[in-house]
Amino acid sequence: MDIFAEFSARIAAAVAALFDGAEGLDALIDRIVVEPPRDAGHGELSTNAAMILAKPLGRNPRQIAAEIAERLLADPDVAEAEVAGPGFVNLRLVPELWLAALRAVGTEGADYGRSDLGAGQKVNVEFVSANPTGPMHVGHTRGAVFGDALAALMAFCGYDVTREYYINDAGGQIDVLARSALMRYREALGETVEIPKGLYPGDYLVPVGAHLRQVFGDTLATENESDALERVKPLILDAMMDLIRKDLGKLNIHHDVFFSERTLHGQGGEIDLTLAWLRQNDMVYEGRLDPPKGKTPEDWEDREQTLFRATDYGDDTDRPLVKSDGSYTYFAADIAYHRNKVLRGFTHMIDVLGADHSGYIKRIQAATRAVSEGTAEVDVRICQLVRLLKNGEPFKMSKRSGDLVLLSDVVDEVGTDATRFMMLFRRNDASLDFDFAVVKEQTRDNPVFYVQYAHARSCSVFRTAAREMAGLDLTPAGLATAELAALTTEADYELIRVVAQWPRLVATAARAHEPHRVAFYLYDLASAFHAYWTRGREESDLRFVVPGDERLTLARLCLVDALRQVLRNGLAILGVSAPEELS
RNA sequence: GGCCCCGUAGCUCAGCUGGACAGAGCAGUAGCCUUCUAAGCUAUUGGUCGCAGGUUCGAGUCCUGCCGGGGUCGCCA
Repeated sequence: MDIFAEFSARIAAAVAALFDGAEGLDALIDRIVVEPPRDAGHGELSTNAAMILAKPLGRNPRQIAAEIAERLLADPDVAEAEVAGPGFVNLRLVPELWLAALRAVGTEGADYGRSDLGAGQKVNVEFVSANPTGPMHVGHTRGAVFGDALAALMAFCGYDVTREYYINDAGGQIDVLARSALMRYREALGETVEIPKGLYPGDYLVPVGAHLRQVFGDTLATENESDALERVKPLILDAMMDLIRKDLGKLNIHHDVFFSERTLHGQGGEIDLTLAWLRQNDMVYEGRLDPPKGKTPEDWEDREQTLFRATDYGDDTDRPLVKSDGSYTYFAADIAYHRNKVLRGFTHMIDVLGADHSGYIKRIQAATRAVSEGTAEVDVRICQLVRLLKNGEPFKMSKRSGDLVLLSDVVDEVGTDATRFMMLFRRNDASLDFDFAVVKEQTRDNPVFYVQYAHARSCSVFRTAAREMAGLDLTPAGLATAELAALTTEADYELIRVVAQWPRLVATAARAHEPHRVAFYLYDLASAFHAYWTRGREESDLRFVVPGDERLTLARLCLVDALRQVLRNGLAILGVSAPEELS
């Protein structure tokens, strides 16, 4: 049950009835917002309907507001409706309605907050897509967590979500990887080797070398290099993807589809087909490109090349599809890849990329528009950099792989929950400080702990109730019999109202593709609960467990249970556990 | 030089697809443990929302131009 959605509909109906026949009324109604006011003095729900209507109707907003308020007052669920400020209508609802919302949390359980916002539409969330040249490092972590949480958020809101990983296994760095692995192979044969500069020195390739020896014996050593490379590549790529999947597994991230870029290449492959299609639709031409303004690359060579008409679809310049050596650019493959997604039926796509790819956004959006003939859109979410700190000082960890801090090092150090939550406790488009010291603290400074503690504490209340009031039936069936009317204090209602905002909040977060909103909401919810809890220390009538008053206790436990349920549902979206007690 | 992101309290950041006097944590100050986990809570100090214009009944939020920080700029992926 979503009180805000419910009243959004009732207000829309009231407005439609009052101003029936007004020009463009439906569009105006779409712009009406029903929200919880920032200031509690402004009621429990607030709407700007009158201000939206004032100008088009050519009328005084406060007058319109008065008419809307009057009509809403006729609704038996509305206790108060008053006009305020420039023309807001502020509502208070009858307590029964809030209690009904509270009751609904108990019955909806893990589904509380779920919606059909997405109406089952297919959404493809492409994230991580790290080059398969070694284990994942911290730079990949944020995008990985963000993409996974966003996918969960969309799924919760009724989208049919596919989590997808685009394996960049076709570029030159794969040759470098394969040559690096062959060095380890020779090492496994007993040779003493020194990894030349420019190859990957990481010792994660040592077991790959040993594996190659197992599979191929010493036959690769005598073969010419390019033949050997082609033979070993599939094995090496499998090994790298296993590494990556293992790293992702540490964060509880599992993709539905791993899409190999290699499969797009080759004669008659999808890139060829896509290019042919683009040509057929006059989206490609042979032409020259101006060098970037103000900064001409030293090796700039003015040449005629194959260009995609990206400017026709919102990009700043047309984009090359073929390199000077005749092979396809990365972008050409990516067009084919996004066309592939369109052909698979995705009209909504989300690409999660690192900060260094922000210049790529317009290009990929242009390509998607072109290739889908305007029927599909891609939203590109950029994750900014993560700065690793310890006690506020820049921090470098022991490194097993070049200069990079590994994802697995971070997770081993602070745990999956802390890693995930911290990565989400920040807008994705702003850079993020990740302080190892703070994340391991069990204090209010650490939001991960703070929210998990609220959940543990809510469970603790139930343990206490079971101990002190053995006669109470604390099962869901027992809680369902509670007389919620026993809840009468403002403190109770403050908590109920926060819990009741969850469906609206989660829908808003999904629409905006912003999972961090869930994290911040959970922090606020935890804060409201901790505040209530502590008040009970001083005011015994504000305790959750009130020995001698079973009626009140059971009602309060419903409230705690609802709050606990929202914490669970929210944490589940973030992929963070909800422990019953803290060690 | 072009494009993208950021600029909100001393510090770290929210601000719900423009709304009512701009919020939280930390730091500072003053308090709260015989009582459901004080691993917490309460009160309080503190802001020209980078600057200047514009659109609007209404701008931290949208537009334009500057200033400052970061990223990126055919043949890397």
